[in-house]
Amino acid sequence: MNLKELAESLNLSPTTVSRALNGFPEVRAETRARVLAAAKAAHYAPDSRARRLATGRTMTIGHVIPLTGRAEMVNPIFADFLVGAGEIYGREGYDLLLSMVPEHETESAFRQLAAKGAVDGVMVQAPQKDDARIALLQELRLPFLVHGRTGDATGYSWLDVANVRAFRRAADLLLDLGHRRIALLNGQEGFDFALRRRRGFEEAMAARGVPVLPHLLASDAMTEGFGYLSASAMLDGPQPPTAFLASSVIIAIGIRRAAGERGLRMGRDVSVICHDDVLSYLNNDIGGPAFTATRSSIRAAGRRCAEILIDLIRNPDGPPIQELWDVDLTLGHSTGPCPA
Amino acid sequence: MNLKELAESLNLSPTTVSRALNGFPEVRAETRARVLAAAKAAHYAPDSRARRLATGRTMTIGHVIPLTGRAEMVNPIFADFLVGAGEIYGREGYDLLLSMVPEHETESAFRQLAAKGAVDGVMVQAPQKDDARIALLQELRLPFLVHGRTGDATGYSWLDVANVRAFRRAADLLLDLGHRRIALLNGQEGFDFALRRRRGFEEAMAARGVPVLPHLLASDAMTEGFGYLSASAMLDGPQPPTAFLASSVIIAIGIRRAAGERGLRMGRDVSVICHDDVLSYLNNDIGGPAFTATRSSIRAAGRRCAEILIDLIRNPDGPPIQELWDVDLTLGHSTGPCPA
DNA sequence: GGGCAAATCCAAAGCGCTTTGATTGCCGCG
DNA sequence: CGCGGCAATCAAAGCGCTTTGGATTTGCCC
Repeated sequence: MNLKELAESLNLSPTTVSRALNGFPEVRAETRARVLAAAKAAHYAPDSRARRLATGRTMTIGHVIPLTGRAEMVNPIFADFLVGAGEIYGREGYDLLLSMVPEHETESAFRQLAAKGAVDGVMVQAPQKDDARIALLQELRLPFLVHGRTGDATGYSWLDVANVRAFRRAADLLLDLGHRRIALLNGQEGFDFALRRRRGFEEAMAARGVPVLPHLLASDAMTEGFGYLSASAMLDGPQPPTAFLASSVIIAIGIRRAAGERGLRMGRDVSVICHDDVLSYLNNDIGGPAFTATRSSIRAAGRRCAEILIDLIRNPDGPPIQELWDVDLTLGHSTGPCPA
Repeated sequence: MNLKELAESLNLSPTTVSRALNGFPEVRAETRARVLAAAKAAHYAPDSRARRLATGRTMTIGHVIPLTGRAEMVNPIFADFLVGAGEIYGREGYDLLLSMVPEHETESAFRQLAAKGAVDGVMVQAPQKDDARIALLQELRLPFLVHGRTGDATGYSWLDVANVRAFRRAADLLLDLGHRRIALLNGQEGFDFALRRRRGFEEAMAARGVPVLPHLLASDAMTEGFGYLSASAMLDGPQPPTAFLASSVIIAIGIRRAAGERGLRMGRDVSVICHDDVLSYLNNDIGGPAFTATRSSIRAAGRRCAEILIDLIRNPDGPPIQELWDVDLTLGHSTGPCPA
């Protein structure tokens, strides 16, 4: 069933039927009702291919996920973000086009999307230091929103959480509890968010004149295995940490495993604070907040990012939209005073 | 830059340029080379909207993710699956259209996709008992592949892992180790895979004449919190289990937390076997296989599912393709003989 | 009852590509 | 020299929708 057939069955022109369906005012209410009823009965939906060609719009938003050799890194984060964004897209009538490309092909992937006219806008996640995607997208004149930020953070739209402040507060708490040998298990420091978290940590330590010990710094893809291996090595080495600051709940779970194997109780023998993205399947609140955590829902961020991006698409000549979210610090069972 | 302009700049007709770009034989090699060079230089890519309308194909595959009230459940699984499938889609020139819809709107979502001509085929995940989607998609004549299976599993294409056998073997191992009070922490039993896993467990128990204890059965979304709460309650209750069988590593992590809090060592005081989807960020092999596990990579499944679905799209009149994957059982540190 | 504006509806022209069905040029052969 | 046949190219017709620019009808006022 296409528009023409539907129109014929109603003894109307395609023009009128189209206008009726799309809510234009110059069609009689009674006619519109007839059209809508017939369309519904026939399960009619305008062919998206034709509509896109005619309007120039695609009602589609692209997410380009770079697959690194160890693609893994993105996973735990991007899924929840995607769900959040997807909720809004669906509500607003947008489709989500997901593109997984080898990392070195991201540039050409964006170029293709733009040249093919496949999307109305794109979401950029996990920006790196001086991320090349931003300049590229500006050149391509494709509306985009960055989740996170980088460089001087001006001239484009972004939404970010206050990573520096969050990690400074977390470190402060550990210092207040008397900890001095504090380990940082960070995400890959090629990413802007990880750099900022490290900065927050270092600022807090410097403010108290507590040295940052190089052997207690680690940075890698945020997996459980990374948390386990790093924590194990540190706990077994000389000058073991009495506290950990971790960039993800997943890392913290690895730390918990390492501690558990060594008979160390969390919150008593060793303290842990992590950043909690409020991943739905790792709810930190069940059984009381297991980890003391800086907390900011990645899913909520996905929702808000989608809203902003859609605004940018609808209003392409507006000024950049920038939002900085503060981060909660929740006390859990994983922190306690530094053991003597 | 569009096809017409490109053709003019080359003093060729759009027809010839189109054929040159699309690899048709009736164009001189030299001409083709000229065309390709010019297209590359101009970053030309055919407008996907126009191409879709002209060809009728969309080169897009749809994944419809139902958002349950507690949407969470899908997350940990679907992300890795998506990455696997996405790799293949990209390689084969397909786009991935992701639709998150409230659960009760899945039917209309599929209808829309079909009516709008938005996709060439769809992937169906996590089928439920007598899943309505299968009949619907057959009615809509939309090529589809089911990851998992349901009903009599005939008449449509699917790829599944041998869930019954996997859980029977896992339970057998626990029984061989002398365990009798074995708990099953399963996924939601509305899903076919969970039903099969339960069946495997029950078959193994029945074969040895060991009773399945109702208070040691639990079933819910596969979150860490579910594992923690169920395990905690069971361990604190009368007739506590000496072993757990869990449907997911994530559940097992919750069990580990519960055991750890009670001073129980895994593999000594309490045994755990889980199903490991080989989630990239929860690699079970790091630091030696932490959990004894039935193992089957969900990402590899995603890859293979994508390949099969693309086959189905290219060859719509072929017979159904069905693949049953066997599951490895890996010994880890989490199992040991039943304590006296 | 004529005239004008508003209310409805419609014919036809794109959107940028693919594809069908010529057309042109060139060669070899009788 | 003319014609069949092949290689290479092209003109034009869609694909199914939206949208521009009328055309027609209706309603109202004087």
